[in-house]
Formats: sequence, structure tokens, C-alpha cells
Amino acid sequence: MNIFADFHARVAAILDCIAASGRLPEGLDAARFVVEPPKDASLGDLATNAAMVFAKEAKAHFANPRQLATEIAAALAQAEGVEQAEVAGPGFINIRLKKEVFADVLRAVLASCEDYGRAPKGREGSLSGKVNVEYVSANPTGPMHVGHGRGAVFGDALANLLEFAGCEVTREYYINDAGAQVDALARSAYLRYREALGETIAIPDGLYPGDYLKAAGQAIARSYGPALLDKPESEWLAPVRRAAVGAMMAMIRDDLAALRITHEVFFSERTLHEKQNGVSDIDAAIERLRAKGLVYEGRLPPPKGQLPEDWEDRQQTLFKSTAFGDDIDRPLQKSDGSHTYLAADIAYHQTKIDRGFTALIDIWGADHGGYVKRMQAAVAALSDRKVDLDVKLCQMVRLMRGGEPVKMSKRSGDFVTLREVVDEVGVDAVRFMMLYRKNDAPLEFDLAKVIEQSKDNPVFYVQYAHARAKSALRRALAAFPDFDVSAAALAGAPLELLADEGEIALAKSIAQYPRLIEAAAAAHEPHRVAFYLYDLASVFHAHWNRGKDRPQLRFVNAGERDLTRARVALVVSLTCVLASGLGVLGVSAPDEMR
RNA sequence: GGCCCCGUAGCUCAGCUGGAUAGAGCAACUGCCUUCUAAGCAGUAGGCCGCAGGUUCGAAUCCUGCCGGGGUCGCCA
Repeated sequence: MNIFADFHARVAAILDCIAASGRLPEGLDAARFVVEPPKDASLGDLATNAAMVFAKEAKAHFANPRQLATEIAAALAQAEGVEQAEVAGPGFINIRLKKEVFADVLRAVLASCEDYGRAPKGREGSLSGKVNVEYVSANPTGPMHVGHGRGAVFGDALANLLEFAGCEVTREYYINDAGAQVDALARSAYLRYREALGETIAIPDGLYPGDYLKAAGQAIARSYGPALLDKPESEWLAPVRRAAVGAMMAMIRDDLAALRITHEVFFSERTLHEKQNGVSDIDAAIERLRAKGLVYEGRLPPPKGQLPEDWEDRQQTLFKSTAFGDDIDRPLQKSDGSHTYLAADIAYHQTKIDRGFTALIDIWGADHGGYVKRMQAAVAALSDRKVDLDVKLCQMVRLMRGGEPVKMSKRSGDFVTLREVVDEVGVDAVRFMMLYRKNDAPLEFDLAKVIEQSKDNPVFYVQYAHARAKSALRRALAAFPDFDVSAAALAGAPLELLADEGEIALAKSIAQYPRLIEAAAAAHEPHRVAFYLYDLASVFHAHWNRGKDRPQLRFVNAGERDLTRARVALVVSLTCVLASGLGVLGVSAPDEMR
């Protein structure tokens, strides 16, 4: 039950009615107006700007927006559940709902509990269809660091959110297992392999010196023995690379699992380069673009600003990305004839289109921002503008401890890994804090503050609200052992007894959840869920605190059986929404936190 | 220099795709509580929304130009 959506439909119907009487044009686009909470809760429960939005169309029969608003308000005032509808300001309509409406909302919550707010199946519109969310996609050359973690958590929460909002979501990881960097990884692993067989080694610049490759070297030694020692690189490179990438991916999957993240698809870049009947997926994708007249041989002007040392003007194969909004056409081949990263990425996104996704979302680090336009151009070109690619850029994470920056020494490959952070502060803190910030804003992550059990720590504040609500439930059972506190049974509680303003405020906040989910999903902004949960927790804590001075407001009142049942129904509704929202974020909802 | 992101209270940040008197948390100030409902509570103060134009009934939000910060700039991924 989404009261905002309900009233949006009612207002639309009223507008249709007026249109039928000839005083408004037919077929007005209902998507143009909104039904939202009023700016100030004292104004009412719902507000709509419909009269102002259609002021122009109404001009012939209504002198100003207020006149149209007056007519709409008059109709709304007759509607079921409406206490009052009045016109305010330039033409807002504020609606005050009867208390029963909120009782209905709570009954709806109790009926579905953690599925409250979940999109109905098979709905139409932008929040439906097959969506591909590609995230993490860290190079398989070492453990993940904290920055990777942010993209990982963001992508995962966004995928959850879209799923909850009605999309069919595939979570995907693109393994960059094809380029010079994995060759360097293989060479590093080869040295570790020799080391494992007793040699003393030195790791030259340009290779990966981290200890984490020792295990990979030992594993290779176990499978191959000394067999690779005398071989030329051309013979050992491929098997060592396969083993090293495999080991790195196993480590990365472990790190991700520690963050409660799993992908349905791991897509290997290397497979795009492999030829079948002499043609690779990359060749095929380029040919498809060429067939559309979007690939040509030409020269690029040198980049403005400082010229790279080794700049040479040469003819090359270019993708005409400027035809789709890019600033300059982009090369598809390197000087050695191999394909650029973009070429592979084009082929990769072609596979996503071929697999039937109607919306693509990529999560990247902010340092790849310059790459967005060409990729969107590529997807537009490949899909004839039918498939939308949204690229979400995640800004940097600055690790702090008690207000002081944590040194991130990259010397000898020794840096703070994501795993170390997760092990230190826990998954919940990492996930929540990384989502308690817009993705494109830099994030300060303080290892000391996120485990603080105080009001100042949002993770604790929200989880504690859930634990506190559960505690109220336990108290209720202690006072009334015969209570059936299943959600289904509580839906039959005398909810009309809920009359205190704190209780109503809580019900109102709960009523916002479905709308919040839709908006957050449509905007691809999971952080809104985190902020909503914080607000909801705060309404609950405030009401709870009032019970300290005024015991009659407490959820459990031994002498008031019916009232307690109603309040238990409210508190259970709250746990449903808190658990649901935390679930979307991938954060646990603990029953107690002692 | 081109492109992208950011600029909102002293600090850290929201602001629901153009709505009403711009919000929260720290910090500051003022009270209250010394509990057993669980890690304090209630309140006050604090703002040319970087600057200047433009679009319209209406702009923190959209457009243009500046200023400041960050990122990026054929072969890395």
C-alpha cells in the first residue's frame, strides 16, 4: 500500500473528470505532477502540485492555479479517508488524512512485513525488465583495497534495490584478465614459483611484489614441479597466468564474500579476444559498428596540454563516438595491432545487449570518469540507442582512525586491504557507512567512529532502533505471555487506539517507505535508503524517549491489554520496515546489541 | 587548454529529478536526567545555497559565463 501512489491516481482521476467536462484538455500527462509529503508536517499528510503544473493548460477556464486547486481540493475532500483538503500558497493542495488510513497502512505492512514496499510483479515502466549491474571489476592482480570496496558495496546495494523495486537484475563482474597487467602478474607469480622451489629471487620494478603471490607460486610449484623452470616464457606464461588469475580471483571472491557480495556472472575479458573460426567477439563487434558506418581509418589531433613523450601521429582504426556525443573519436587498436581496452569493452557491452538486457549500469571508480562518454556512445551505437547505459562513479575513500588519516603505503605492495578493514570493524559498519553518502561524493571512513556504540554513529543508531523495537516486543510477551505476535495476528489488533502524535508520526514515516524505494531505485541512489532509515530510526527513538517521562506512552502497558496490542503491532511494523531497508543495504538487523 | 564531478550552517553532509519559511548530525550555547524502556533527553543559535546573468507563476535544483577544489586527457585497465 502506497498512499502517495493511491492519491496520485485519485488526483489524476479528478483531472480526467474536469477534462471530461471540457474545462481541461484531454490526455494530460499525469507523470508531470507529484503527490509528496508536505514541506512541513503541520500542513497535513500529503501535498500535490497538480494545479500549478497544469496552470497553463487550465488558463482558458481557470483564472489562476488556485482556482483549479480549489476545484480539485473540493473533490478530494469528498474522497475516502480524507479529513481535509485545502489550498495553500500559489496552488498547493494539502491533504489531511483520517487516522484510519494509517491504521490501514500498518495493516498492509503487517500483511507483507519485509515485502512491504516491494514492487508488484510484472509492473510496467522504467522499474521493470532485465537490468545488468556490473560492479567491482577490479583487476585480478592483487587483493581489493578500500576504494574497490565502495564500488562493490554500492553496486550490490543498487542491485538489491532495483530487484526490490521490480527489476530482473543480473550482478556481473568483468574480469580484466587480458592485458599487460595480467602478464606482469604472471611474471611475478613465476618468480614466486621459482622461490617456492628454493631459489632466491628479486622482484623488479613493474611487477607485483606483494606477499600475496607467494601462495600462488607455491600452488604452481605443487602442480608443475620443476617442469616450468627451464622453459622459455612463451611456454610458461599462459599456464602461469591462468593459475595466477585463478588464485587472485579466488582471493577476490573471498574478499567479496566477506562483504556479503556474490555475483551471478563473472565475465572474462580474455574470452572476447579468443578467435573462433578466425574471428573474435571483438572483431565481430567492430565489424558490426563498421557496418553502421561508425568505424574508419584516420588520424587524431594530438591531445591539448602537455604532449605525451612518445606521441606519434599515425593513422589508426577509430570509432566514430562523436556521432553519439563524445568529444573525439576513439582508437580501437594499439600501435602493435592489438585491440585497445575500449575495443574489448565494446565487445563486452555488445554481449550484454545480445543477452537481452534493456538497461545497463556500470559502477566505476571516479578516475575513469573520462571514459563514460565513449562507453555510452558505444552502447548507443551498438543498440541503435535502444539500450540505456548509466555509469555510476564512486569517489575515493579516505581511511581515517580517530580523525587522523591512515597511512596508505604502497611500498613493497603493502597497503591496507579491504579485508583488513572488514575484519577490523565488521561488514555492517563498512556497508552502511559506504552507503551513507552519495556515490559521487568523497567519503571519509573513520575506523574508530564506525564501531562506536553511540548516537553519533549512524550504523549503530539504525541497528539499535531495530534491536530496541525487538526488545519492546520481548517485554510485551513477558507482560502478556498469551499474545500472538505474528504479523498476521497483529493485523487484527485495535490499531485505531494509536492516537499519540509520536505513534502517528511513526506510522507516517513507515507509510513513506514504498515511495522512497521507488524514487531511490529510479534515481539509482541507494544512499537514500540509508538516510531514510536514519530518519525512521530517529522518529522511533524520539517517541521512545518520551516514554521515559511519561510511562503511559510506553509500548508495553501492563494494565492496558488492547492498547499494548495496538502498540506492539506498530512496533512490529517498524521492525518489518527497518529489516527490509537494512536488507536492501545488505546490513544485518540485530535483535539485540548488548 | 578540452572534458567530467564537486562547491549548501564553523565541521561532515542530506535536500525526494523545478515547489511553500533550505534540513539533519557533530561542535557551540541553555536547561533537564543520574535512570533501569538500552549507550542520555529537550531546546536555542547559526545560511547573499561559490559569483553573475538567463529560462518561468516559482531555481540550491535547469541553461550560459566566470571563480575555487578534485579527477582525467591516443597504446594502462
